[in-house]
Amino acid sequence: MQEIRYGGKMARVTLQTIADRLGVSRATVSYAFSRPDQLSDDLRRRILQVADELGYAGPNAAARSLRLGRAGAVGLLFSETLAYAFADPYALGFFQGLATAAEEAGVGLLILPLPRGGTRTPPVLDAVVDAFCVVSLPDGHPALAEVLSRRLPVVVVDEPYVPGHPFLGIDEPAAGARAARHLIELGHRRIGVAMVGLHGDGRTGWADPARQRGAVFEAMRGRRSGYEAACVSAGVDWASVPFYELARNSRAAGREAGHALLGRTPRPTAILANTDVLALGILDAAADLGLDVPGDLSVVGFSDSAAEEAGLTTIRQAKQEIGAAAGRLLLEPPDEPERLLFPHELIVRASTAPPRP
Amino acid sequence: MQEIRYGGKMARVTLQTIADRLGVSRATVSYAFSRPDQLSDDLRRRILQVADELGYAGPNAAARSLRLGRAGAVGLLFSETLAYAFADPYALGFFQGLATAAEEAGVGLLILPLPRGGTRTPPVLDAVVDAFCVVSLPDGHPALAEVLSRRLPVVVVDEPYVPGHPFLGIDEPAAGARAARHLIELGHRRIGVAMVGLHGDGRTGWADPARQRGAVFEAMRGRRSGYEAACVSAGVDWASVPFYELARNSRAAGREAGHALLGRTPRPTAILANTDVLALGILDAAADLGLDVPGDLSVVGFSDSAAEEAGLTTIRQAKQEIGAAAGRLLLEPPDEPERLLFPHELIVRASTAPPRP
DNA sequence: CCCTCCTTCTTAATCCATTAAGACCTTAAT
DNA sequence: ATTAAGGTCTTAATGGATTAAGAAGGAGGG
Repeated sequence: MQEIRYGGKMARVTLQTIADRLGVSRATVSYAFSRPDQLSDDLRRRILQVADELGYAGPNAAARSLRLGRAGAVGLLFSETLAYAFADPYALGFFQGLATAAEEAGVGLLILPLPRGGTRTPPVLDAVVDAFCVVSLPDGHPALAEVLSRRLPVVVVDEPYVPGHPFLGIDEPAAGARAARHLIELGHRRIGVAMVGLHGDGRTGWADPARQRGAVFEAMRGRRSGYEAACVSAGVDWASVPFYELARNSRAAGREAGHALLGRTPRPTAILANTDVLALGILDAAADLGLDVPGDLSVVGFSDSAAEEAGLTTIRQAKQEIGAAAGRLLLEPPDEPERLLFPHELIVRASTAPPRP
Repeated sequence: MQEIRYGGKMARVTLQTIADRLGVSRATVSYAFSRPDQLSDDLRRRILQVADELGYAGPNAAARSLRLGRAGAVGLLFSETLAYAFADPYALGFFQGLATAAEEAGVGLLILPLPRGGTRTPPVLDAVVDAFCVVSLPDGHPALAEVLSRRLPVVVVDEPYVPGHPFLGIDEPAAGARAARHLIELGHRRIGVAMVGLHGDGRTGWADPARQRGAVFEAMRGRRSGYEAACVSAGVDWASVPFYELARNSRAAGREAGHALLGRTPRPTAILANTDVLALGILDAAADLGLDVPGDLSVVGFSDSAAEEAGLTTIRQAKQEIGAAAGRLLLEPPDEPERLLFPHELIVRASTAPPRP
């Protein structure tokens, strides 16, 4: 807690300073701020006036938090940089839900930077919060261990599932399968896949099944296994399904994946993308190549976060509701931690159709 | 700070608990966590092991913050609900910049709910932070007084200007005038104005000059006065300029304003909107009416936050840089508070042209 | 053997506030 | 006059940790 000094040096003003000035006890001064009814109006007025004269900054927040055992804030830990998070429609939807819940409860939302080598202090260990919300952390991320070591209520969203703590997300394998089955049912058999967020190593390019299954992000692993299961049960050989992995979730990345996938022979008649943003990039690539969507190519996105205007078929998940539910669980931790799977829904729009005969 | 109880009751574990268990002093245990070099390896190992066995949650964050006089977080106060902020492109750009600066410094960003009647605890007074960033608060908002009472470093962005504290924003009157002058220079004289964020009273509809000047948001007041100054100096009678005020910054609101303004006789040949989102709505309204933009109608937005794809002429302001600069000032408060006005720039796109003869 | 220097740990002050319970005084009722 | 009841303020315990300075013990040098 830094202090502003006006001109010369100035000892910090505390309740005691004021008490000494007036010859009353510290408790009395405290009551003047927190329990007006415990004091005579006259004394209270004098106390507040002296406080003002001395430049008292009000009861110290850290001291109150220590004494009261309450922080009035919940911590949020997100896998990506915030610059990224604030640009990702899915994350924003979730934040909206969470922030609204926090707002209604009158508690703050402390957005924490991921612990990094260079930082002077470990943000998670020093966070003055009543609970943590962990969103989309890869398997084995050290920040998760730090969070758990604090022994505060923890809610995990999307990944990774931590036994003993509430979990919120969707049934990823089922949702992935739903997306893939949609293409299968339309008659597609030459399907390509573009996925972002499998590994944290920044690789972009073709990924074989072994690498696919080794993804460190649990939710994406599940989503992919849903893709695979639906394909396999339709008789598609998964090993032959071209699978392009991206490091960044951007339209440009999607376009790159689109060019890679559409450059294959035989050309896929449909592409599964694990985010809407990626799917939009794939539509760009299709446009580059003069392909008609959905005539020559069907595309399915994920999340329904940026899909509507583009007429993209996608899986809708209740971002805001998940955020709001996370907020509620943080504020009133349940006795029995539950694994809550929210509904998802296939939204069919104009980007998918049967393949041309 | 809530505590998780596994099964039965369990006294809270503190440094002292561990110290007692091992027959060492509390200080020793503290060193085991914060200064490994002060202890023999053997004792340190034993301490950490006992800590683990007892389920110690690590040094209490509030207590550390109190003792160290450092919170490791900066508070952010924003005029709108967060659900709104997370949907507003301008706010998001600013957040990105701020969050990135915070992230690089390894400090948290505590997003505070605005104090409301119903809340149990005053969020601003209880916020454990080292500094506050206040963004776009209306004149006389009580939260600002609370922030100032904390006597921590404060940085204000956009509004309101608080003497003695750093201020970041743009030269609003100049930027407003630049936008209006663009239309004037193209030859427009029948200009309409649509503005959001003047008052906090939720009113939508025509606003006369008195109400315009009574706006409680300083930045918007300045922007508007720039509009007026440019018009007046071109000989346009401001009292006759139709001025439509909106309560919400949304595309739908813009459309409403567009219909209101374009329904006037004589119809304006150009409209100034004080946000891009509003401007997009006005384009919608023009499309509804079958008007050609920019043939029948020119539209100028503001902020360059959602303008590019739509080909909207707008004033660009460096959202992210302002956010990043705010972050730096929060982390290293300057001796002399400065009023920093960032550059703005007119970006001419396809939504403006000379009026038809 | 004595002195010095380390290493390792302890002492004790400090950070700032909250609040139950008790003390004291005044007023009102019986 | 006596007692009860309020009103107003104080006492003292409490929340959990950090760190400068001091003490005790062992190792090395002369």
